[in-house]
Amino acid sequence: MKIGELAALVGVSTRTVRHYHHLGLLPEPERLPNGYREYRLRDAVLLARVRRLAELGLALDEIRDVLADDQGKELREVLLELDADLAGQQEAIRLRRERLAALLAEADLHPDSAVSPAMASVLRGLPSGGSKFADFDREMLALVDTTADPGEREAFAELLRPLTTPEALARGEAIYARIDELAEAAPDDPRVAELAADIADHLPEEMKAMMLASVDGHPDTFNENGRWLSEMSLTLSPAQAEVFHVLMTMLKERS
Amino acid sequence: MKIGELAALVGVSTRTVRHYHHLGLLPEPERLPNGYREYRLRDAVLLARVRRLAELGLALDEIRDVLADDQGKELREVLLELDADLAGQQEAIRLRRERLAALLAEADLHPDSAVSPAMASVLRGLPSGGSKFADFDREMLALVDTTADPGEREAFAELLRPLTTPEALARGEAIYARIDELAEAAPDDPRVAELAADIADHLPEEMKAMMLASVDGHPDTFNENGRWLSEMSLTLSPAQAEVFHVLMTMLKERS
DNA sequence: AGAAACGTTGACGTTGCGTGAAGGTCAAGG
DNA sequence: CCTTGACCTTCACGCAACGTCAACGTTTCT
Repeated sequence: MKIGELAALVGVSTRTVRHYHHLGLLPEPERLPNGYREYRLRDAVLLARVRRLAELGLALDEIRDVLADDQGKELREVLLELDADLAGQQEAIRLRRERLAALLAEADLHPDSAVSPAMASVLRGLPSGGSKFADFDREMLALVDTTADPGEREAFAELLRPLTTPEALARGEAIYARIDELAEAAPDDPRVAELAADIADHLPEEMKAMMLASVDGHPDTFNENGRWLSEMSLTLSPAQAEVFHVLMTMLKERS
Repeated sequence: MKIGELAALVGVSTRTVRHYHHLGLLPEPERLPNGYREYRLRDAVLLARVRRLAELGLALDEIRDVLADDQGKELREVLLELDADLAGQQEAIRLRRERLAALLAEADLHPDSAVSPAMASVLRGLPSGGSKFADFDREMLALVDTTADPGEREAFAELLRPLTTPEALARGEAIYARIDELAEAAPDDPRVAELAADIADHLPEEMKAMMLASVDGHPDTFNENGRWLSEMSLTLSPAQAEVFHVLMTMLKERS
């Protein structure tokens, strides 16, 4: 029979059959005088076997290996491996659907915000407007919120909650102002260490612990000198970045 | 920050970042005098949002559409659609694993055969050797066995079981011999109709029903004239193919 | 100063075919 | 005889989401 007939018989396209020839999955049959491929029933059986394996999800070159190894042990190995792979995929899809459901629920409650509702509520209680550094800080928090797992996000926002009390807000505004003042200062300005110490004194304990943990957990976000990545973002001046360097060093020493 | 820093911060490759620029998922930032891209924290936030959607399985151009539509209704639609798609995938994988398990169990019992155990057992009881047509018939049965669903295969083999009794075997050998004799005959040879009638008389009822059903169910395997695909396979002579044409016509008339 | 490690753009490789393009072959019908 | 339409042939691009050179300039460390 000709290629179209073979293809219709097994239920694939002629392109697929030729593709399998090209990959060596199916032997090239004899040719008729006009150059057409001339298939026998054996070829249909072979092609059907290839299709069965392919529909199970085996890659075509795996199928070639299996068929070349002339049925026996190799097939079992590959099938078991494939099954494990599929099990993994099932898990991955389950996880994705879970996250998707969470994201959908969240979108229902809060359809127009880029951050989680919890973080949005915290941001409303933090200083804003006027201070350049306040804007920077809000962006940082938004970034962490966006990259965190859905489960982590709420806990993280709650950690920041103490900073939203009226007194903390006032202190926060003062500190932001002092950071802004350092925009043009040199890294060894005496106000740097002073400010770092004041911040360290007023941070809730849980936040200090979290900041230290994040340094250990994600070394990528800090360079070798322990300098905060914000230094890289060109948003902060060297003196401002130095405040955080000193602050982190203090926290490490006290812990 | 520079592209490598941004990439490390969000946890992707620099190639990915540039790819997103190319697709318009992430705006191109300002350039430094040396041509390097200069990123701000906003870009990290944006990139992280893109990644979250991508990890959920959204296609990149869908993400672009969603982000362009400036969060609102569109997002929900796409997410719901995606969820439905994932549910479908879960089902598909579950099915594949089921078939795989069946195939593995089968391979355990019968590790070196190309056909199912049931069909192998039937083939052992059918005529073989000597007759060209016997070989052809065995190949046809193997083909059907290979292409059928695992559930169908056993039932199909059982349908053939009556042909494996010693008496049926003897009749079968005689019939094969008479078909072989027609190799050089003309399609209107009187032996054709005679042989078809004999076959029709001796076939079990269930097999006749099945043959008729397969004609209805898979019209592709027959051409417009109702001629058996074997005519196409070049294995049979015109007279031999005619036997089956007449046989099928008889079966249709009697039903 | 030279090497290592970045950055730039450009382009090909991957998977499993779909889908032409450009042309040859074959059976049927006017 | 010529056309039409349905086959066949090989060649080769297209898809998704990047990975991976290539060829070259820049920055940074030693």
